[in-house]
Amino acid sequence: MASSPKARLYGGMDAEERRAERRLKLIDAAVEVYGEVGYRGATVKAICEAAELTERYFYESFANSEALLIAAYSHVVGHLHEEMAAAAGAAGDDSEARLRAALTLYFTRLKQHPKPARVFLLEIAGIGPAVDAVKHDALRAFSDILVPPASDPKRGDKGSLLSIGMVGAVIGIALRWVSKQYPQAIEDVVAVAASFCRVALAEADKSKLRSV
Amino acid sequence: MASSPKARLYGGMDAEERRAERRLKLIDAAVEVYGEVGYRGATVKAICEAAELTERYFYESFANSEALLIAAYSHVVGHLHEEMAAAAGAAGDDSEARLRAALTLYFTRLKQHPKPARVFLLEIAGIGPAVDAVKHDALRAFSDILVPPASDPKRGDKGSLLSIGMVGAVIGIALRWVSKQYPQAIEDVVAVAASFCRVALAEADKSKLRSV
DNA sequence: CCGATTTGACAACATCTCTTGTCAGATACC
DNA sequence: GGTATCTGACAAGAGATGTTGTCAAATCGG
Repeated sequence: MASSPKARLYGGMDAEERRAERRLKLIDAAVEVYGEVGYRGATVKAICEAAELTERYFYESFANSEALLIAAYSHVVGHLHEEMAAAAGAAGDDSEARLRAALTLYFTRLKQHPKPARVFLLEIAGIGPAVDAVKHDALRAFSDILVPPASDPKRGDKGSLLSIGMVGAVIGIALRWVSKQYPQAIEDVVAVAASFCRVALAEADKSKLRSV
Repeated sequence: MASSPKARLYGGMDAEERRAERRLKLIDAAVEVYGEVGYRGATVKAICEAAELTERYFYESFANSEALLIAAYSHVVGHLHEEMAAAAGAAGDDSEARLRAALTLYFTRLKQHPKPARVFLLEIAGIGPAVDAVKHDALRAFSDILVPPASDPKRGDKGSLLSIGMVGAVIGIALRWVSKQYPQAIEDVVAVAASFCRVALAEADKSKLRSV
């Protein structure tokens, strides 16, 4: 008894592999279509055509349009956050240097991929509770990369507002920069964004000092 | 020939007055319904029922759903901004005092009216170009109230990013505060928001100094 | 009090989308 | 090569919504 492939091979692929490939094609197509007509304007049919698949395979992988949106968002943003964390890690131990590295990578990617940027910055709001929850988690991850959370448990209420404000500022800047088609140089955008992050950073340092 | 009332009176009202009243009732109803099911979930029929009017009067005053959204948004936000500007004016000439006064009024109103708050903070994004334009103008007005723009024309690109970041921070904070049902005291929220506004304020002062 | 205007209820039409189902054709295993 | 499985194209049903139109009832002016 061989290990796993219980299913017939098609195109050299397991049934599971084919399923996964179709799923990925749908996600890529969704990002593309969202970027052109927006999430609201994206029909299942249009996404399937862009993916060169039929509706049947849509419902094979996703329960509904919202599920695909969540999958696409998680896919893109998850990857971005990994890169940001890596860039921050490579920048050493200095908070300021880590911050600038992560922000630079963030805005660089935003400029390289305008369509997903527009969608996942702008249109990800007000879809529904499930989407809001995913977005909420993503924002916290984003915040934790920019300014790693102090383990200080006391940093409860006001610290979280600081994180939220910081993320709001960065995303607001990003949103405008993207929709105005990148009028400023990346270094300038990073500098302005960093100046808002420093507000949260200063407070984090303060509470760290206090706890020593 | 009397001055104006060319039309028959109904309920003691001119035809124009009746029209205006219906329009206002629709706007109020829209805010209410949006607050319960969201803009996306709000049907024309539901809004008309809430307004105790029929669909005919909807199309009498608005070309489509989006037009009503824009009207409702402008109505609510315009009034809020007037109040904020008045509060800032009453607080004197000190930038910091004006800022705190405006922010305090802002968050106070947000707490008094949770439903419109949720809608117009969260759901106003990604509807369409027309809505985006209105939102854009509103955000600039908001920013100008918090930190009055220096007449310095040089404050072009980077200054606008600062304004955007500031507004993003404040709105991000507001959004979380509202959706978590106001966990922190208003003074605390104002303090955190103000700390972000100070970033933009400091930069504005800097450029003012430079230009003297 | 009568007639004209305004109103409110509701139906009807058109359109769109989601979702499931059918069926012929293509592909891989034996 | 035959057969079972997988695939792609497409249609059709169900359901919802926007939008316009009809018609009787209510209201006001003379």
